[in-house]
Parts: sequence; C-alpha cells; structure tokens
Amino acid sequence: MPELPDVEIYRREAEKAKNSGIESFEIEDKKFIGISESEFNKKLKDERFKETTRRGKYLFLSIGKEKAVVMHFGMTGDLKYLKESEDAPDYTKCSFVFKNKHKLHYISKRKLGHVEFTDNLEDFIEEKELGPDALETNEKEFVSLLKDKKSMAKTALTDQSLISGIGNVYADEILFQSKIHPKQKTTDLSDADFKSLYKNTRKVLEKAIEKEADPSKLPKSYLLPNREEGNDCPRCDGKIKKIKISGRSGYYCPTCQKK
DNA sequence: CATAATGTTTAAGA
DNA sequence: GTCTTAAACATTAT
Repeated sequence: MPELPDVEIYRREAEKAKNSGIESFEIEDKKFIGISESEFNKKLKDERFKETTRRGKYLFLSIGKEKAVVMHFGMTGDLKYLKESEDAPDYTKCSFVFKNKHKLHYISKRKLGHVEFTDNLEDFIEEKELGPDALETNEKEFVSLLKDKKSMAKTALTDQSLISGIGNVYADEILFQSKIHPKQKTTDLSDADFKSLYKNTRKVLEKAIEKEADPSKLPKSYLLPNREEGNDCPRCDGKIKKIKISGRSGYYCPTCQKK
C-alpha cells in the first residue's frame, strides 16, 4: 500500500540505480506508461539518474536540474532493483535497463499508477497541486493548512493538495494516536488537537519508514497491527470499529477516539 | 462468487 | 462559483 513510507522505501531502492548509465527501456504494458520509445531515445538514453526525490506519494528520478522520470504507485505499485539475470517480478509493467547489467522494475498488480517523464519538475508539482510533503512541514505550516478546512479530520489529512503523503491506512493510525474521531470536523478541533496531529503525523510516518513500511512490524500498541473490525483496542477496553468515510473504510476505537 | 483493497480523478451535491 | 462528498476507474486476493 504505497503511502508516504512505502514510497520512501522505493526511493531508497531507486538510489541503488543512481549514476548508472541508462541503456534501454522495456515496456510490458504501455497502457499507463507515459514514456514512448522515441521519447526515451531522445531524452533518457545514455543519461543517468542523478538524484532521487520524493514528494508525498510521488517519486522523482532526476536526470538534470528540471528533467525527471515521475513514478506514482497507485494502490498496488512496487519498485525493485535487480540484476539483469534475475527474472522480472510478476506484474512488472516497465523496466529501466542500466549499463551495469541491472534493471529497475516498476511493478503494479492493478492498473492504477503510472510512469511518465517531465521536462520541468516544479511545473509538474504545481500542475498536480501537491501540498508540501508530510515530513517536510513544520508545525506552524501544518496547522495553518488544515485549520480552515470544513471537512472531516480524516478527509483533510488525506487531502494531497493540503499535505501530501498521508493515505487511508496511516491516517487511521495518526488519528488513533491523536485520540481524534475520524469524522470529527476540523473546525471543531482544538489547538491541542492540531498540535497532536502534527506530532503524531511525524511520529507515525517516521516509525513506519523505520519498519520498512510494514504495518505488521509496528509496535503492538499501535492501531495498524490490530486494524480489523472487532479486535481489542490496544489502548483501552474498546473494540475496533469499521466505518465508511467518503467511500473508504476507516478503523478506529469508539471508546478512546471521541467526537 | 461476492467483496474489499492501499490512490486519484471525475462528477455530483450542497 | 466554491467547497465537500461520493462514485468510478481496473484488477487481484480472500
């Protein structure tokens, strides 16, 4: 589930390919690969990825100051750097082949997500209306972005145009840690609530990265390892409840996350 | 076999 | 017009 921590792990995987000459590009499924063969030849062949950066759930592999390959992982994406001799993973959609006999495989089970090329990274970010990365904001900025929203707390947290990187799963954890009901309106939150949201956003995302974005490796006191309807709340006597918020499922403890 | 799943864009509603 | 919410997208695993 590619949210910010997952994409950060993919970024570290892509780092392994840094500064290797790009030899070719293999497209398995061109439906959602936005780089044609001719564009590759013109703009990427014989170049190298000089820098890998991330903004929210987007990964950028830069070949120059402004030019970059852009990857988004949808709900089921993955990225693997393997030797050329190794088999490409199942559901590989495209692969960059490097002169050092390694390949960077972009994998996705479902067809959400895409790989493309931009001539100007800043313009791309602006066009997508991506808010600042959840780990690159300070408390003041974080609070001012969320404060005036009239939507539910969970909806605001997962709005990529406000703050980018928080998805459906980690939003549940952040709200749990902050003891805030997911349907609580942001206009009803106190200053202490916002402070808590900021602190826990950092805490949860950093911990998740440390655990290689595997929710089951998070501490038992966290919600995510227990994220199932009817499970015991790891903090109080309550039972975990599942609800729908804007068509997505959310899990929380009705006892310690009061409205 | 029906259901739910990580995300974003789109359309619809208020 | 603006802001918020729900549906649609395509596919796989349970």
